[in-house]
Amino acid sequence: MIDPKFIKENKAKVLANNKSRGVSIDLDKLLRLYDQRNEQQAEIEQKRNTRNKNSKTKPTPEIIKAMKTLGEELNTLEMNLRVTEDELNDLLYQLPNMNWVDTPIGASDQDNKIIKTVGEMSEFDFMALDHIELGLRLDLIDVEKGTALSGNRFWYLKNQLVDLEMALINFAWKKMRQAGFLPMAVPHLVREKAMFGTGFFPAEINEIYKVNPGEDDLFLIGTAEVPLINYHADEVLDLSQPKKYFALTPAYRREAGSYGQDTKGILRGHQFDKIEMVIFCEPAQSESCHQEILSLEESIYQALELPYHVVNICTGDLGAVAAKKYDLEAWMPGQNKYREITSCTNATDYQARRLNIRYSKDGKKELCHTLNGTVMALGRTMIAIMENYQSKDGSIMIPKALQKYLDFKEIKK
RNA sequence: GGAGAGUUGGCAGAGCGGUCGAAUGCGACAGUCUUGAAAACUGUUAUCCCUGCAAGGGGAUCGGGGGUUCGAAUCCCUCACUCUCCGCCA
Repeated sequence: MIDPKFIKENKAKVLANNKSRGVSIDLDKLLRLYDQRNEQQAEIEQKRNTRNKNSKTKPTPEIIKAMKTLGEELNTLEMNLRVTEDELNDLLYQLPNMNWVDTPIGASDQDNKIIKTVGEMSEFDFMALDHIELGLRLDLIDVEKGTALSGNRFWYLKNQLVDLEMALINFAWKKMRQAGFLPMAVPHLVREKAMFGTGFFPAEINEIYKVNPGEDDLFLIGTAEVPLINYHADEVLDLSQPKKYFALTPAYRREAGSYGQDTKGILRGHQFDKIEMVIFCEPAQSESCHQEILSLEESIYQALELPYHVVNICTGDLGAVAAKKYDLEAWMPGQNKYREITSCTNATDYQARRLNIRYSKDGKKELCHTLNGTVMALGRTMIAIMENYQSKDGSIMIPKALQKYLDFKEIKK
């Protein structure tokens, strides 16, 4: 959420910002509602003052009569105020975050900027297979059974691929502990409030599973970011050191807008395991924290010796929450493409304002900045390993960094 | 799933329709005393919003929301959470 006061003082900036993100929100209407809200508020407070003054002791019958009328007026005014506030909040919730200074301006993912490339695209002197074929031949993935059980975009992972997932988790876990992040195990079902607070609602409401509508009204998390960021909701933090957490959870996603995309294999599913990290910090530190997250992600994929590049995501592709976002995309020979494997976001104070997460400095309380990043998307990392580490005989080598977590060095028939 | 009891300031805990943003105790902070400290004494001690250069003024907040009333921490409804008992359960 953006501070309405900021919008009032920087209307042109906000307008340009919205345009860069392909969002059109009626700012004049928003500001009109904001002024109207403040006027209505002032009128109500004035009338309440009168009432409070007359209610200190038992009033005379005449005053009671006058106060009764005043009370009715107040009721009407309060109702009007509520309507104004609802309309105002509706618009405020839709407003995306302000761009960071070096966020590339652009309309779609075509305009994302590749800022770094590490490693060489794997080349094979044989016909390289994709993870689906490899998974089938080595009995590692069963999509058909998953589909039969739960519908499309569900699958079973089997055998050494599951061992590999565990190894990846152990490997990443150790990295995160060494980097000073605190491990958390978190709820996977959350209230609507948590989804709004982290900015997933209203923008991505169609992407989220709702559980027992009308009864429990809980939502399945699409990322551990939601419970991790909400952990400090309504708190005043001591941020002399940034607070850093990570958690392993499944990510549940409806993939409502992606019919027909990536329908084969395990590239895009309704459920995948992911390790996620978040940082709470002072505003002055969020840029360096963002770099820290990015270099952690890079160090992980460098240790796995997977070729990747780093992308600075452009305004049109950012989503509502991010001021700036980097993606890591790994080279996937089977797809003949670089595909997203991690993503890290500087949300500045956008989530902190919605969730009222503050820190105190020199006796003053200010909104903090929040950041989040993928430590490891397990499914896609496994695809990258399968496709990059395949051999001519159809087996898959295990990256050196993972070998100490496994009792095999290759997956073969 | 069934029955009951709660939720008040940093903490403990009064208040049960008007002068209550809230007694009292503890804690914290400042001062007096002391070579220093402790003790004792004195004073200060919630948050948010609006307005103002400031001093100040106004409003809201006693778990959240709604209602009754001229007036709500206090009465009613509702939601959330906590606790006790019974049942079920990895």
